Amino acid sequence: MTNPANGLEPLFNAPTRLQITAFLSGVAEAEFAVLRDMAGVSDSVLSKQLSALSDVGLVELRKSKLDGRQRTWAALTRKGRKSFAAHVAALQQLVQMAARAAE
Amino acid sequence: MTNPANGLEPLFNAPTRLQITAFLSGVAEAEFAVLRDMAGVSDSVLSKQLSALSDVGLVELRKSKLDGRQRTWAALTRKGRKSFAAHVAALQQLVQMAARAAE
DNA sequence: CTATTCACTTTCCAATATGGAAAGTCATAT
DNA sequence: ATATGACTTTCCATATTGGAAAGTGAATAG
Repeated sequence: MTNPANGLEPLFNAPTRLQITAFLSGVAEAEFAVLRDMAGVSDSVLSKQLSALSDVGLVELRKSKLDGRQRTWAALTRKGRKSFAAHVAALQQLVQMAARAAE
Repeated sequence: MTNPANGLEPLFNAPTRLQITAFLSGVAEAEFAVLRDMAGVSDSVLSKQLSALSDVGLVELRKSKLDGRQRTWAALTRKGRKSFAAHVAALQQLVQMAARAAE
């Protein structure tokens, strides 16, 4: 009921969120500004995408102070890591199914 | 000018077209009905997606007769195979970048 | 030889999605 | 008291995706 039977997580199809997630999967957590710059989007867009991921429990947002100013840090939750791994596996299956048939 | 700098082919982001393309990458060509059923979409949707891929030269459509009735066959062009390979490579890069950073 | 049927194509319409700009929030810093 | 910084929300405009329905052209059926 969650995924479209092919194992792909809908939220990970959009390139921006895929990039964000892939990046997060490689680190413990990342700063808002770092994510925004690596994804090449505006503040508002990143904010909305992170909220979307957070709303479904794939990402956890933590607010903390750095240099007296409030900063936001994002991290994949355990669920987020699992979901991303499943997504990647599904992608690989698609590709490998193809590669196998091509022999 | 073609791709969004990350190597991903925009047309391959949508799951439906990714599935169609992955499938086609594994075979010489496929029948319209086979693709429609494997992708789980309606005639109109498959027709439009194939046209979209064909419009930019990623897929070639061939009309031929089988049992007296006209059938449509789809095949990836050389450009389509290259583009798909690049897309897959870009996906793997995203994931591997992540995996490497996670060590 | 007109009527159907088959195999798509196109057109018509929602429903979403995506993105930036602008305005809004809420702590500091001045 | 005002201005900043760091996001958040709201407002829009555009684009995508998908199905239903109507349309097309070739090939039977009657």
